[in-house]
Amino acid sequence: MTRVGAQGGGATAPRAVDVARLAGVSQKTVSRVFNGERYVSEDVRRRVLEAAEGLGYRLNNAARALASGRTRSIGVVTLGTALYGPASLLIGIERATRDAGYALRVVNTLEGEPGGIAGAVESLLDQGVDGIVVSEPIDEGTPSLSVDVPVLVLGAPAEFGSPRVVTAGVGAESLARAATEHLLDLGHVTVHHLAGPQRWFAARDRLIGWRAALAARDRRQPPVVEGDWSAASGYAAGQELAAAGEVTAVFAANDDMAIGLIRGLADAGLRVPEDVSVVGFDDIPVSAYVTPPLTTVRQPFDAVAQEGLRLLVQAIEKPDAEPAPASDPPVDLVVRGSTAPPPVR
Amino acid sequence: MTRVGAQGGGATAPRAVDVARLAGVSQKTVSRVFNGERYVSEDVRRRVLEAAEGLGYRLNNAARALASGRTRSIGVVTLGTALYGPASLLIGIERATRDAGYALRVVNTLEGEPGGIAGAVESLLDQGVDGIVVSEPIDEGTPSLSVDVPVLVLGAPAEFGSPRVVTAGVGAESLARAATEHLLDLGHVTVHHLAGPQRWFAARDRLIGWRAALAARDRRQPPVVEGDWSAASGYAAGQELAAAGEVTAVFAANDDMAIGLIRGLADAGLRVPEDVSVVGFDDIPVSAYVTPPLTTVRQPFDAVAQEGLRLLVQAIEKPDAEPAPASDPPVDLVVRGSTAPPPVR
DNA sequence: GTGAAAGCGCTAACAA
DNA sequence: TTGTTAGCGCTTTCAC
Repeated sequence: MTRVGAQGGGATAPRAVDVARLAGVSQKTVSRVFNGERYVSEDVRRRVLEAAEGLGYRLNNAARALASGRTRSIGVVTLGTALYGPASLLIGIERATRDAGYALRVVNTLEGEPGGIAGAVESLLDQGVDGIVVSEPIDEGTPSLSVDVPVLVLGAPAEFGSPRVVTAGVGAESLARAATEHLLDLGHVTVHHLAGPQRWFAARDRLIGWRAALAARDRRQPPVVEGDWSAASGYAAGQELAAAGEVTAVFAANDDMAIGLIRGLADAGLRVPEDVSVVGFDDIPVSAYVTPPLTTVRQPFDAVAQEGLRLLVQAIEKPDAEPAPASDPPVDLVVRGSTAPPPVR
Repeated sequence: MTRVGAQGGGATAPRAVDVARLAGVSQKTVSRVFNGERYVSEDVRRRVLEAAEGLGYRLNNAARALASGRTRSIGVVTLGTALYGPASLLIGIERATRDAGYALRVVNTLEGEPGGIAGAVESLLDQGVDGIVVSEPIDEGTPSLSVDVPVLVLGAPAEFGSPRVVTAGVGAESLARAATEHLLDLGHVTVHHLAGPQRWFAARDRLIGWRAALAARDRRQPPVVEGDWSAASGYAAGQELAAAGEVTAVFAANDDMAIGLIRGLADAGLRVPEDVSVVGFDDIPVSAYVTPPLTTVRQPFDAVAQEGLRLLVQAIEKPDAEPAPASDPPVDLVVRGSTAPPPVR
């Protein structure tokens, strides 16, 4: 077989030796240049780069990974929905991964899918990754994963399983607390909670924050209504709460449910915010334009992804260093038209 | 260094030879078993599997890729937003990729980011992928990419650049046409269009479908208003259209803009659907719960991803086979409360 | 600063 | 049905 520089035909891709030959250096020197190692004279570096350019050389990552034992890639497990939160987080993770010089591999898993998160993690391990990110996990009661690469769990308790786990959270508790306090500050005696599915750690955090806010002011904690993140479940909750009576304020665990809720309340004869105030969670793009515009809290997805990845990369590259715990990001409450003081009797 | 089977400590991962030794066969036989090749006796297969299980053996993908020249992975370029459409499509692509036995690598690119799509493709090529998916691309006026792996472009004209490009579309034109026709059928004399940014091929398709529907009935084509997919831009368009007068029906290129539009119209004193009918595009989760519930069309993301990946995998594995052109998926119009006959003068 | 030699763990081609 | 022998294109180690 003949090796040809260009693509097409029966050509084979150029290798580092080809570049070396053309540049009049050893293959090892080409390797040095492409790895940005020191001890390469400026002149040699330039010659190598030119030769590589001319040949259309591309470093073969499989060979590199085989020889070095590192893939320079990070795998992420996501929960398969187009939900705004998870989708936004994924974008943040991709960016942070690329900035850190790693490639990103993605495995999606649906709730209730066989294997679940553990299966997805396995498949990443099979592919070969240097680290794993589990984004917005749910509690599958999984006997702790035993994994031999560092794992970053975004938005879950620290004790997720492996000995090499780092975590970072969006500060959902403080956000939920702030949302609840906003309603109390408006004069509401207590606040109902339309929770997300409690298998999701993200949903639990919001519940905890809500409870904490009420507890701190010695307020009664009404029974929790649990939805499934969907607007439809929010609608159902609205009907239910309206029927139960006594509701003047609701904190919904995401904006989709909040929007469904508002409509459910409306169809039951309760106006927002005149009769009932509603706060959402996420600040999805349409929140400001629904009727009434939704008061909500914004999650710092990018900051969390960045911070989390910093920890993960550190765990990969400097396993012995003490991981600095992530600081809680600031709270971002967006007050719009869906909240107001309670109705006067 | 000592090789140990388990994780932790200074252990090294077990290799195929280790499994072979334990099972009393040759290393090649282990390879055969793990590749599902024929000509392995049931007995040997079982012994190998047991040995592998016992050792915690995992096939080394880097070595496999190096030896075979194939990475068994597909790269996808996405446009970095949490927009419902792109996010849904990504999920479909991930699933289809996995079902086809490939791993998925993701590179995100923001509109206007240096390098853009071409840069993202380059980075996937550097990583080493067997095929590339470009999801919902925008027109960057890029001199056609020269790429030596098959490329699937989801939602763009066939002549995207490389000689090895396949395409699949969501049938946006027919969907847009159906949306427009729905309004005409209700009695509207003509229909305005709130378009997406025209650099996106997805936005152009919708515009084309809208035009076609009007042209087919010899209706006047009002000037197009162009938004940026955001609800905010929809709001602005609502104000603008209301000021211009003469509007009784609008087809918006996505639901976010439609929702913003409705509010913009409302703030300008026009009610939906009494004064103006609005159709969206996407059927985002909250569409059914906003006020009024949004009439919209649904894109067949999963079907398109599946179909497109079938074509891509075929191009990878059987480069010579003639790619069967994808069939246009069925139209899914969801009629809700935002559309009605035009007001009587 | 640079180079030579020895693998990394697998698959390909062929032989048995 | 199974085994043998060569690489795949890099990085590593050590020498110069």
